[in-house]
Amino acid sequence: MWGPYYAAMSLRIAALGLLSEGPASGYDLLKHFEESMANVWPATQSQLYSELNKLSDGGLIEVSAIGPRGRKEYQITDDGRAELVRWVTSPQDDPPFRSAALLRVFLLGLIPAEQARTHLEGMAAHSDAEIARLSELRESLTCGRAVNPSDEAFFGLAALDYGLRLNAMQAQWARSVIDHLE
Amino acid sequence: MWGPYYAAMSLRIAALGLLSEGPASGYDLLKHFEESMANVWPATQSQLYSELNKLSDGGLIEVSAIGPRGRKEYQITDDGRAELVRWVTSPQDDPPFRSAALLRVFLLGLIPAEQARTHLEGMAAHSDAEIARLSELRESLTCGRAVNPSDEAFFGLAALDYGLRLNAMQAQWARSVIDHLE
DNA sequence: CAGGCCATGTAAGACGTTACATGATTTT
DNA sequence: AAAATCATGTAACGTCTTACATGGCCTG
Repeated sequence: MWGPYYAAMSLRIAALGLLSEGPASGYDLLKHFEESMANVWPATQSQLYSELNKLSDGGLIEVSAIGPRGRKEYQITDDGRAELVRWVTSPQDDPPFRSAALLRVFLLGLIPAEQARTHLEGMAAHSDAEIARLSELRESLTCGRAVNPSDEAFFGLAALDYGLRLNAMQAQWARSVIDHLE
Repeated sequence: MWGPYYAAMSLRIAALGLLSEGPASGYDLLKHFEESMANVWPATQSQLYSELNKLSDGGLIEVSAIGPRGRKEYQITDDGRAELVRWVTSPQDDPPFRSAALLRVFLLGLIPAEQARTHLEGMAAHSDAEIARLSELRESLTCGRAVNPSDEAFFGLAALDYGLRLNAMQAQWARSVIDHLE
């Protein structure tokens, strides 16, 4: 259906995933994006709108209502849900891991040691700030409640916890590299 | 020089970074890539060759020798080194963090709980395998030696250690999500 | 002289970023 | 009536993947 290219199609999937929770317009999705999936798969306004048109052309979503100001409300189709499940169960064709931050670490020998040290301190500080931001987000999402696996937000929070652990790891790592620098 | 677009340019940088260690051909770089930067910024043969031509056109590298079979050996220029340093000290315009694996976690509620559990076990197992692979790579790079900050390989090994910690974190995280699943 | 490795390249198309463009509706 | 917000779209361009193409050199 999508041709032989690009099994990944992650923004397509992110949009389908949000629509699987209920109908919404492109504008709605943009806002929902920011407080959820943008942390793991950011997208621009431009890209989202054109993706919605492609999804609609492909029959994975359809316009369910037209509102004021040309607002188009989309809903996911059965084909769309099938595609979502197919993607979720196909981790083997994810795009490869890439990290500009780690590439930079590789090249840190090119600048004076003191500057490299400052950069690593910046990485640690950035991670600390991310931990604060994500903790706040977590708090605002759970409101202190405990969350069960049956809860709709369960896996979103699991992803959030991944982010917390990732940043904790990164801060520790950066500080350990700094220690070895002396 | 590169126009207003795409401050990131990471493959360009990876190639420049390898060439900063000494002259090499595209073919050489491809092989060196696999055992070093491909872990943090993979690239295909096709992309690397065209990037070398662009770098050459831009004056950041130059052909230093022509060998048999049309082999072109490149070396980095002063402009190239300046660009490398500029990029290394500009972390602010890195491309944003993206993870298809985490996007999938977000959507794990779409499949039966037992299947989700199996997927998380697969993630943990994958991390264990990565740890084994990276440990082996580390061993083959250090040959048991201790590494000083003055060593050329120091930051490459720091990046490798990041990978080890990342996968350890991921395995722990996956198993903790599994625990909460019951 | 055949097979394997060395060595580079082109082309099509999907994905992502940036900038710009356009107009309707609601709020103050 | 002006300003803010809602709402969608186009165009140019850089990046990445996939597939295909081409030929020289070396070894058995």
